[in-house]
Amino acid sequence: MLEIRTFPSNCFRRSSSIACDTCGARALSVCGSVDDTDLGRLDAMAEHASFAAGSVLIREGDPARHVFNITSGSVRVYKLLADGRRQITGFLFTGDFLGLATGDTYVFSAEAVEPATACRFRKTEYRALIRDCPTLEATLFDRANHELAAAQSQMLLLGRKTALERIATFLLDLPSHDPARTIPPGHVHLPMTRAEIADYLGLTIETVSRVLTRLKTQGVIRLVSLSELRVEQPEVLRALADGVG
Amino acid sequence: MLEIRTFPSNCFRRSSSIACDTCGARALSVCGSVDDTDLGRLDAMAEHASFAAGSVLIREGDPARHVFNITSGSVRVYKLLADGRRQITGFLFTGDFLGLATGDTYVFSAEAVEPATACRFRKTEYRALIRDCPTLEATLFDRANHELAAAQSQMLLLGRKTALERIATFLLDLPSHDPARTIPPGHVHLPMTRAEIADYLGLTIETVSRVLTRLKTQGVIRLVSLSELRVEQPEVLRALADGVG
DNA sequence: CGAGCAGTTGATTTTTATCAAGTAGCGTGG
DNA sequence: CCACGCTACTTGATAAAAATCAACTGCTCG
Repeated sequence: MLEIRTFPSNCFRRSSSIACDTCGARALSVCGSVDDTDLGRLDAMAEHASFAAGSVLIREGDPARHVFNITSGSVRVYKLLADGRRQITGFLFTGDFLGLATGDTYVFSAEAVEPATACRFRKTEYRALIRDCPTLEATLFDRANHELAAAQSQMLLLGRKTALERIATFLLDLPSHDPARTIPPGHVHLPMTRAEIADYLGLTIETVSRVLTRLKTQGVIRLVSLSELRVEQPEVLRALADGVG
Repeated sequence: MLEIRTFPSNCFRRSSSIACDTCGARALSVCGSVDDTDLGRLDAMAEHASFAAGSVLIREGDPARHVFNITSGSVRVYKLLADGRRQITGFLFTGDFLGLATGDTYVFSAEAVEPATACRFRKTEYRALIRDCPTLEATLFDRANHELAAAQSQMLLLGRKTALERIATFLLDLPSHDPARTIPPGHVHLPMTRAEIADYLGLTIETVSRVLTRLKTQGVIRLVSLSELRVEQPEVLRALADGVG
């Protein structure tokens, strides 16, 4: 049983999905044009797992035996220092792959932000399929390069932007992670806590809170609830994000 | 004429190279086991260019028409903010590829740090070859994932490490970028200026200078010259880098 | 109803940036 | 060969940004 979800052609997160015969959940969600037969083969060798909010998919330092494909929910990827300082390096959503990096052990951790489901493959099997299926490899390669570009932008943010510029950038980037584009423009949903935002932007929760308050006071944004906000002056926010403020 | 350079098997930068018939310079330098025939085909469609120190290979915002392969020297990749703040996202060396990210325009700039040579391909031709040569694509994909892991480590550094921890990490990581491993252990060569180190680590030149002085005073390192230093206490430096200091 | 957690706000400290003088190395030209 | 000037680097004083410490608010869920 095949389900193809179609998004606007300019949308990177366009994906083909197939539903799992055993559990019923969507089993695979791959960006780009991947052959249905290949998707099926990949799906056949996958384990399908559900993760409660906060549960661990990958622990840094563990033997890297599996590759994951997120089929629903969202996942945070992060690294820790010995004393507990955390840097969240990214959030993953439906369709994203996890654990592709080569090496014996994982070099990052990953946890479900909200309840999530994922397919899990043995790395050896995954490698065999990758070799047989050039389309899939091309798609994944393409995506890795996208992620690399995103990582560079994040390095610019972490290394050179002020707290205000970081928050502004974050608020503008967030909606683009919404896979279904269901949220009306100008409306931003914050599925993560202040602590997660802080650990993603290299700030403290207090600074995040203060900057949001400042933006609210200046009328640039309006806080509908703790996790919902509306951008009232997008052009001002854009200027702030680019350091032109 | 084929030249294979062999490095220890645990070395990621192991590469196959072929020399250019016309200019004599090494034309292609690719990590991993890539078929010689494929290398030859790739080389045949390349332009071979030399770059003086400081000259621009890629300017952010320009149409992304080419892919580069560095064949000698070193290159800095960076992003700028409107007011001139710069974040260097990485240094590239012999064998590294540049400009693989999809999209109409380059999303970063690249300049030669020291005199460098590179092969340049039209993206369209490059894409065609990539499709024909699975080994090359696998190699590039593998490397992209390595870079992604490196980018995550750099995000941890930029977002959560102190100035001292950043410098310590930098000094420990630098030798691994030496493709030929010619430098004796404990000896670190700094081919870049303090300004470049600062822009790579998200600091100012003054802070870089002060931290180096501090490490020198404490006897952890010894400055042989401005661009040469010796690590006297590697285990102390490692502890500092990991935030265990 | 109240405990507990997430978030906000305020006071203070710390870190690093900024501003401002130097000093050292190095290539050029007298 | 040495003086000059340039640039990179270092060092010091001060300022700014964000972290830390601390108190308080408000919400959610037993």
